[in-house]
Amino acid sequence: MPPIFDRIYATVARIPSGRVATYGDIALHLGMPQGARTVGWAMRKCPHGLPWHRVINAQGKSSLRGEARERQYALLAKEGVGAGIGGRIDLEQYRWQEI
DNA sequence: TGCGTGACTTGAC
DNA sequence: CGTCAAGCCACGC
Repeated sequence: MPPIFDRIYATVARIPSGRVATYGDIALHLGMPQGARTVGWAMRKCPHGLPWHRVINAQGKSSLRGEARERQYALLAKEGVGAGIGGRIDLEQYRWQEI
């Protein structure tokens, strides 16, 4: 059984282009309904090659600050994921369903 | 072994 | 719809 970190990274790596997942979704998928913070904590490391930009919070917004935040929205926009008013992404439309 | 910390979440006001 | 507070998890020191 690999560390929780690896399982989180493996799940993030499976998120298809043009789709997004929330920290809570990933945590739930790994069997930790209340482990959203752990997912965020793990994402701090952000291993190279991981689609980190496809992970957002339950509010449909980026949890990053400063330039990293803008960078995330830019990458998502390039994949067709548009942010609405207030930089909010429509989870109903872009949420990764096959998780 | 114990405590602080963070890219969270949800329910009240 | 914005802000606040409390709950929850794993890791590092």
